[in-house]
Amino acid sequence: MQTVGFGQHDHSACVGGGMKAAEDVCAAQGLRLTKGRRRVLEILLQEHRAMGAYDILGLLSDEGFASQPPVVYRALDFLVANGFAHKIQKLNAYIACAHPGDSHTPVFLICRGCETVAETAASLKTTLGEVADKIGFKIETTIVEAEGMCPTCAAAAT
Amino acid sequence: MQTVGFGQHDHSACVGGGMKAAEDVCAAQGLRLTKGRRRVLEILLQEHRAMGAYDILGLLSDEGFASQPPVVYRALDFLVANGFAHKIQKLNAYIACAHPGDSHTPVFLICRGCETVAETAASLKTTLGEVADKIGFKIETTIVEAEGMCPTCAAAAT
DNA sequence: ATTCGAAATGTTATACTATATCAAGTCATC
DNA sequence: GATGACTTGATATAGTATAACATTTCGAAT
Repeated sequence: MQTVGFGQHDHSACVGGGMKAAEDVCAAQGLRLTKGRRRVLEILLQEHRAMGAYDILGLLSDEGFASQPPVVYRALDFLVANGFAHKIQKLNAYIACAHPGDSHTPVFLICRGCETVAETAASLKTTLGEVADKIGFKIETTIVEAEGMCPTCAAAAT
Repeated sequence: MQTVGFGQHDHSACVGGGMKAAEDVCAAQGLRLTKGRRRVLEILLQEHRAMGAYDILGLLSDEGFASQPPVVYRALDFLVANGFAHKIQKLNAYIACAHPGDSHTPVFLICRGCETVAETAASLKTTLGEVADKIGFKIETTIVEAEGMCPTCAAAAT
């Protein structure tokens, strides 16, 4: 797995690959990659940056899609739920997944200067510091939030 | 350093200690812990849970403070900037710091069942998995976002 | 003790982000 | 072609956060 985000890469391959991966996953799992969902994913792949929901909505409505928020939020919900896109909590923004198809724990490095967001990965056995060092990213602040079940609730749910 | 959040603890000590720590830091650094800032921190320490800004604002205005959003956001900005409170991005909520005075990288474990938020800590050398295992928290999803400077912007800023 | 500048607060308005709800259409299957 | 699950259309509203500018307070230096 490779870190994506800073530096050059073959962007057309990146877009094509992302769409192909999503199509394959949907075909395999019986998910419907409908027109709106497909278009939102294309936009995120093409722009290759974290975009606000209303930025995307603006592009959609320019193209003749309806211009109500649910249009874009529904598509984003689908893409995020199925791992084709991620939400960047820090920015209230969305970005195409750089490793579609993989099951992974995404780690985002957000540059305060250019606002580029790099997606990389840390397993539970890899530290964030190692990941950042490897690509020369200088971390200033970090957000780490894990959602799950506490011991009490896990016991109660049995 | 101890994990705080799940299980019993001496809560009055926890409130008093939090206020004391904030007072000490402010005295040492010439920061002004004004009435509103102090009261917001007290509320967060007393409630001991992640609270929305408007929840806090409601309590403040019941007590005679002004009831405009900037009142609470300014206080929260101060508390967060100085490490007395943290924002839980996942919940758009704020919580008192459980380790005031320490310089630390907070790691939050958010229970999906009871919505309790535990603050613990992982150094850059400690993995999230180790932290969770230690207290029996079952992680389902994680958010890891680091903000800083990418190699390009760091070079340009020189 | 006065003045002066920086910091904090008061106040109004508005921007930005996201969801609830219910009606109508689409699609695959029986 | 009826059924049921899923998706979309459309309206309204909820929830989160900041901009901008006037006013006050505070502390330090005269």
